[in-house]
Order: sequence, then structure tokens, then C-alpha cells
Amino acid sequence: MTTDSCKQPRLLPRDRIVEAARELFRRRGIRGTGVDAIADAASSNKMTLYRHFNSKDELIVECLQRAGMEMDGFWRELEDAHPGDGLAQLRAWVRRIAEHLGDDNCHCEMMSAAVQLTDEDHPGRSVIRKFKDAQRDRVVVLCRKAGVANAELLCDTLLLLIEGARVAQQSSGVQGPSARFAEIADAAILSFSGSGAVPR
Amino acid sequence: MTTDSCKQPRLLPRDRIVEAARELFRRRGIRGTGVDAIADAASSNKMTLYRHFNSKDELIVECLQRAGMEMDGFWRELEDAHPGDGLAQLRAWVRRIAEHLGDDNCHCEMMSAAVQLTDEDHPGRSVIRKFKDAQRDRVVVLCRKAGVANAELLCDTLLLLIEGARVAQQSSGVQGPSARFAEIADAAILSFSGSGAVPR
DNA sequence: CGAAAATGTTACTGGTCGGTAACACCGTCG
DNA sequence: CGACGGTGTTACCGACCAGTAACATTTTCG
Repeated sequence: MTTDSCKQPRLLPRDRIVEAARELFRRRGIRGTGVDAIADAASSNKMTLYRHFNSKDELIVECLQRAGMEMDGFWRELEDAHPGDGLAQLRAWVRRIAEHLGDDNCHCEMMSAAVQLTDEDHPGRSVIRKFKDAQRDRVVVLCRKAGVANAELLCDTLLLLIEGARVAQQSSGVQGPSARFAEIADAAILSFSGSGAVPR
Repeated sequence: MTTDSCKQPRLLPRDRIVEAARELFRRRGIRGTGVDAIADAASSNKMTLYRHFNSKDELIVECLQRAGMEMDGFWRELEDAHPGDGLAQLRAWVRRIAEHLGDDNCHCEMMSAAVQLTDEDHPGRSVIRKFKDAQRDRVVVLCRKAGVANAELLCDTLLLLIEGARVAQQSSGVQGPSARFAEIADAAILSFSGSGAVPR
């Protein structure tokens, strides 16, 4: 009856709960999702949930950490596909983000959580903060490897464009400004790398 | 006791309620703010609230509409300050957004609501959508007036950068990528207007 | 003034929330 | 076999939620 996605392959209850929570948080929002609904969607129950997590907030933290780990794997794939080539990795990064923009899971858990976790002291906020800082470091290194003149500026430009594309999709739909994200981001990369070590 | 901001000048109860709601929505989130808290903050009570609004959702809609009207006034100021000069209006727009980025009220009510109103059919979503569409139309007209070659592309670039700056501030704080928003947006305007009908 | 409208007060409903207690079930391993 | 750890079930708690009813009070205005 429930729209599940992780019951068949008999994952451990803990993993089913986390994945069910992530999906529900995406669809209904964090505050709009009750622990009962999470336990149901995970084909488990509230008691098992609270045996693994002392509170809903702890579960939220785990969800964010897992999302961060998935992104880490994502970056590793890029490095494997274009080893040492910062420019190619940047381009591939932009392309894959653009591809996922329309998905139901568009990898915007961090962004959504950052907006929904209004409490400044929520434990999830430090997870978001650390992830974003690490992401920024990674991207700026790629920009340097790509040989662009002002690596920090291109880095922040891309980060703003990406976050903007994700949130603009929530506001204006897929036909809004985010539809041209790939085009815009590519142009940014080109303009920065073109003025430095110019390709072709 | 309560951190009010609109009780002294004895506004109408309806206006006090809307303004109190907007402030609480900003600080605690929409789902995290109860109607009792809104009525209290407005130095009013739940009954008067429900005499003016049939539901909390109606109040949310009114808050979004009022936020949109404030932005309209904002645009009118820009037109008055730089009549007919699209390029100057674009620049002033970017500058003022950058100035407000650090504020507690950074004019991101629409964006926050777009993320928090997870229900696709929530009446507030159409308000957001209409506002964003109108904003896009306005900006693209300004870009054309500014004489840039690809007005639509500069328009969407700026819109993505702005939304990105606002949400990046939630994720990474004021010292994150959004700190360089003005610099980045100015560079975008320059690169577009410089390559088309070049000034000077 | 006096009536009518708007506002305030209290108390209540039915539902949901996060979180817990007590107990039953079930597979694993000794 | 029996003990045990992980899991499921039911019921419950106090707090909060959106929304309403009945009544008292204040404000507005003819």
C-alpha cells in the first residue's frame, strides 16, 4: 500500500528506516514527516526506530551524513572518469547535476534541510556546514587544476549557480531559469578557463 | 516579553497578524510556527486571526502576496532612481540584494516558502510561481533595455545567482560563496553587456 | 448617547506529534 | 534445549496543533 522503495531487498531495519526517512523528507519535508510515517514506509515500527536513533533529530543527522557520503562517492566517480583533469571533472560535475535537476531525487537534501532546519543549533546544521565547506575546498582545487586564473571566483560562481538552479526549480519549476543551468555554468567555466590557459 | 516589531504603531489587527506571521515564518519556519504564536506575537488572539483568515494556509498566501508587493515597490524605486536605464537598474538591483544578504530579513520569503510548502497543491505555490514569472519578465526586459546580446541568458544567470546566494547563505553562512555574490553578478552583467553593445 | 461592528477571552474539540513502557515474537548460537 | 539480542505489537503519555463556540469587551460611528 505504501509507496516504498527499499523493502524488497531486505536491508537491515536501520538502513530501511534511514532510506525511508530520506525519501519522505524529500517529498513531504522534514517537519512534515512524522516518525510513525517513517517507520511505516520502512516496513518497520517506531520502537525499532527509537532503538537505533535516540531522537528524530539524530535520524535527521544520519540522513544528512548519508547524503554527504553519497556525494563523496559521486566525486570519486568523477576523479576516476577523468583522473587528474580538473576541467573535465568540473564539466562532468555540471553536466551530471543538470541531468539530475528534474529527478525526484535531485540531490538537494542539504539545501532543503538548510532551509527547513530553522533552529540555529540543530545538530544537522553542522553536518550541512561541514559538507558545504568540504565541497567548496574540493571545487576550488579542481578549478586550480583546471588552470583557471581566479579559481576561488569560478568556484563560488559555480556553487551559487548550482544552489540557485536547485532552488529555482522549487520556485519556478523545471521550465524556469534552472532549465538553462548547464548552458550558463558551461559558459562560466569557459569564460574563466578561456581567459587563462585557453583550449582550442 | 515577546520580540514584537509592529505593536507600538497600532496597526490594524489584520496587518499586525500578517507582519507577525511573516517574522515568525522567517525565524521558525512556516510549519514550525503555530497560529497561537502568531496571534500572541501580533498582540492579538486566535479568534481575530480566524475572523480575517479562514485558515492558516490563507494567512500564508497573504504573507506571500504582501512580500511580492514589497518587491514590486522595490522595483518601482529602481525605475525611479534610474529611469529608462536598464543597465543601471540591473546593477542597483544586484547591489541592493547583496546589501540585504546578511539581514535577518533578506527577502527570501518566496524561496523559503517554495522549499517548505512541500504540498504541490498548496495555494501559496501559485503565488510564488506567478511572482517568479513576473520577476523573470521584468528582468529580461531590463536586460534588453541594457542592450545585452542574449538578454534571456543574462536574466536567467542573474536569477540563478541570486537564488543561489540566498540559499547558500542558509547552508554556508555569510562567509560562504554568497559573500562574493555582488562581485560575481557584476562580472556576469559586464561580460554580457561588454560583448554586445559595448559601452565606452 | 446608543447601536453595531470589531476585537478580546476562555474553554473546548479532535487530531497529530515525538517519545516511552510492557510484552510478545523470532532467529541465532551455545 | 535454552538463553539472548534484535524485532514487532499495542497502548499509552503529555504536548502541541488547527480550528470553533459562546460570551465579554472595546471601538467606531451615526
